[in-house]
Amino acid sequence: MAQKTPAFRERCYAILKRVPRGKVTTYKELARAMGTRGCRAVGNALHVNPYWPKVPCHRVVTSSGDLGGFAQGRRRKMLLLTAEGIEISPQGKIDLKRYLYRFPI
DNA sequence: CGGTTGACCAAGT
DNA sequence: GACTTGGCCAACC
Repeated sequence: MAQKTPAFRERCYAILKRVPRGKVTTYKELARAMGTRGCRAVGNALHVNPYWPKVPCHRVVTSSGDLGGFAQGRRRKMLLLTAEGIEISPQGKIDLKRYLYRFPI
């Protein structure tokens, strides 16, 4: 089934694939790299497309360092991030100062 | 085409 | 740090 607007989604995936293992990115930075400011649209695109493990959606977190949401459950996300070498606080928060990756403008 | 929702963000209180 | 308001973009009704 063809998607209506693959441009937005495919762009999102392309950027997301650029993120190196052991690092995370935020919806805002992701949207910014896409050339848009709709951080919500980014999350929406990922939620609608539970591609797995084609797209490392688990590497996308909120700017607050929280895991945000996850179509497969936050529990799964935490495990995956930990498996990549990312440490998560007992509160389920990630240290963006350490693991946040920024895309080249 | 208008209104609502959503894996959000920033600023103000 | 928590809550409220406004903003942003895309998808759905």
